[in-house]
Amino acid sequence: MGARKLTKRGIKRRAQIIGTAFTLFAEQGYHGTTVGDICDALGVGKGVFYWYFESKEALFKELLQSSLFQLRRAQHAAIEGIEDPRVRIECGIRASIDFFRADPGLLSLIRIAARYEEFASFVNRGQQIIASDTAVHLKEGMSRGTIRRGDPQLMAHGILGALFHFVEVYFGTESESHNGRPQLADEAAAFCMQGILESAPLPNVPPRLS
Amino acid sequence: MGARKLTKRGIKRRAQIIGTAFTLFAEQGYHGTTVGDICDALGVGKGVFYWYFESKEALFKELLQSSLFQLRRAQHAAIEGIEDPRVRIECGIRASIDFFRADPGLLSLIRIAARYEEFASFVNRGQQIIASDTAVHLKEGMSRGTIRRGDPQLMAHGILGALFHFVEVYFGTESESHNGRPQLADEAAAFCMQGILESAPLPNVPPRLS
Amino acid sequence: MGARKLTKRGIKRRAQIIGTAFTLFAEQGYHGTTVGDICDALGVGKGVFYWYFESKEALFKELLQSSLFQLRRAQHAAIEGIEDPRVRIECGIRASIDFFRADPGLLSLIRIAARYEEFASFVNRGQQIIASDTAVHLKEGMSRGTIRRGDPQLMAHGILGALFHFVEVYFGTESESHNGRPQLADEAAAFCMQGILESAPLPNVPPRLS
Amino acid sequence: MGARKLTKRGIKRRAQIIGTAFTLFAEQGYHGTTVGDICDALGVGKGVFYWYFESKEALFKELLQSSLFQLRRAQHAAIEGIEDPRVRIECGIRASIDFFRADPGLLSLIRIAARYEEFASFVNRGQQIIASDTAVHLKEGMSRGTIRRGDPQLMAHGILGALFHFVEVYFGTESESHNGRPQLADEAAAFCMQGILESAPLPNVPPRLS
DNA sequence: AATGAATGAGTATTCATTCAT
DNA sequence: GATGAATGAATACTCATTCAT
Repeated sequence: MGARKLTKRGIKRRAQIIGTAFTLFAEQGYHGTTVGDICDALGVGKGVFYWYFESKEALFKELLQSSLFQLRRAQHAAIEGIEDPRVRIECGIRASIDFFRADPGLLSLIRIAARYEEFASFVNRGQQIIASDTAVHLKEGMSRGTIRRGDPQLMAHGILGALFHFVEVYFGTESESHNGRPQLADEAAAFCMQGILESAPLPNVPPRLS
Repeated sequence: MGARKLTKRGIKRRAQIIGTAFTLFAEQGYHGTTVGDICDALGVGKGVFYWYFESKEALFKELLQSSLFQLRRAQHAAIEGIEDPRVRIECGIRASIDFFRADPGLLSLIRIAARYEEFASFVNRGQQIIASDTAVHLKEGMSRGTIRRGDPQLMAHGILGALFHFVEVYFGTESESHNGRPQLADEAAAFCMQGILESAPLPNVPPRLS
Repeated sequence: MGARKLTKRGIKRRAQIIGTAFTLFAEQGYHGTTVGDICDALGVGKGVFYWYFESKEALFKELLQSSLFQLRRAQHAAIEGIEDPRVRIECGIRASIDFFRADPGLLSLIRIAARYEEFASFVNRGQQIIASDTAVHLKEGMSRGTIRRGDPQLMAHGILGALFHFVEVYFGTESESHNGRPQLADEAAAFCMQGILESAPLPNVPPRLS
Repeated sequence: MGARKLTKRGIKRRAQIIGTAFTLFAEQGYHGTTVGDICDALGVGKGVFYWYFESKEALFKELLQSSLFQLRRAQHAAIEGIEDPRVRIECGIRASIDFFRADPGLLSLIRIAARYEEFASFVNRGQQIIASDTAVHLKEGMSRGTIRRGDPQLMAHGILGALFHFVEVYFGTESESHNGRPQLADEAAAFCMQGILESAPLPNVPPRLS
């Protein structure tokens, strides 16, 4: 089934399924969307689904992978040709926020994926990759002395975590208006950038007793 | 069912169920853990479960609520009597990390809860509360001029997001060793604190074309 | 368990259970009322119920039997000393309607009993007895020539059926007001009495072809 | 699920399920018949049931509705073209008795439906409709002076009640022989018809003291 | 390619009844 | 007499997947 040869019509069908499934998953979640729902929405029999996809899980993974890939591509496009690693990172952050603002369904998908044990490791892997992308810039900044020294992967995860959380809280279904926070990108950038830049020392923290 | 009178034996049983359920939920997820699993693990009939809890969902919510409550309590305890709001925040961060390091099951539970539509709003509410706690200190720091001006709630969510993500990536079930990152607290604190402190300006970012 | 000796307190308890159960059964039906409901309503443990009654079914049968017995007693009382069998029958009809009007719970109980396979034969037996009571008067009327000749038991069932149906339709929970049909007794009596009295011939009915 | 397209095979299956369910419900009652029973009797998996019916309750309602509809149709067919309203009524009565004699399962079904709160209102509505059918003829007879004046709906319920009770007592599962009462129709007709015809006055009834 | 039909394991919940204390 | 705890069989319904046509 992996390498079925599809006719033109078949290619169209496959794309239809992907499109419908994307919408339904984003709206109703993974377990909330049944294979039957997808087929009903398309007005086709259930057999069709299994003609094009091995399983519901496989379809979802494909969707997820392509979403993460698109995100990564948007980030790459945004930083192309920029010299200063700090600026590269900030542009990546802003591009990510724009990405999710443009299609909140993509966020939904990732969030939903993270919700289920079956996909958690998948999402994790994706996040590691994106973090590694960022870590490269961090390392460069560190060696230039413009970014505070530290574990680059860890710092990258800090950025990622803050970023996703911002987006989730302010673009998620729970929140009132998806467009209401145009300055979100500025605030997120400021928060994350300060977190990694070379900077003044913190006040002393009393030692914990544990 | 609201206010059953429990004997000593009953109280013990209830606690047993809570303990067993906690472990199983943390290991196998919510849907992955059946009421039957819990009862089997205790060697009791299924009716017992429903003697003490209204439903599986009710039990899970109780577990979740108490976990969030414990987290908040740990944070409060850690910052009691500290004068400088910046220090209060940092101590809160460190206390949170210690909290999850001490019992990774608690993180599991919260993560799992966030995974399901049924509990998402519950977790969201909890996060808003914790963010609001932090926002208080941020506001104070802003008025003292030691913390950069900005939307306190938003900044608080930045901290929360980074924090949870750190913990998730480094203490989560996916990761190799739960104790392997003792310096995580330092790095997390550094990242988050810099993100909010008053500081030098960023380099100019070229305007996006969109 | 059949012949437990009860203390005064025990007798009171037993009566309490009967009273509460009567109300609950009448309101919520047989399967709709659990042993737990009854005990909760009394604020006692479930063990109590089984101290006084062998089973839920046994209690219900006891309730039912006593209701049917009361109905029969009311009928007997109403016709005592009346000479004309036609008048005896009519008085019985009126007394029955008054009986159910006075405590619609009794009707509920009988209706509910008839609803369940477990009690249907029980109710049937009760109805046969009541029908037989009536049949005696019918026979007497027939031999006096004041009541139309026919199968007395069958005619008695006609009366019974019409009577119960009237009461059910007009006093049942579905109906608007329990007191709204004071003339129901007159109409029911008229209908049933005419059905049995000696009378003019019917018009010819064309023979069915079947 | 509303409007599944069924193939020939599907139509056959659906009919099989209806037939089997009808028999089982009539024999074992509603709660006494499980979805599993029905599927087992057909040798199919449980999913099949839910492919054709939304729920057990929905199937039962369908069965019930169609039974009541058939009864009404039989009554209409029996009285078509008859001039005298009295004769129309009597023919309706005889047709009803024949109807239930022919398939006692239909009576079972209605009785069973009346047994459960879920369906009681359904059955009640059906009875009101049938009573209204009859009331039309009664009114006509009253205006012609051939039927005694009175509340037509109430009189119609009298007929209905007597009729159902006759049938129940003599065709019900409890009774010995279903064919043993061929003259039942005559007696029932006589009883009901006399109950409504214009006729001689009743003897005086002594006033009740209450 | 496509369809409708079939599968059947899987699960939360209820409740009459029993029992140890 | 009374209590709270425990039992466990029983049941409707879901849904990913397979299959005959």
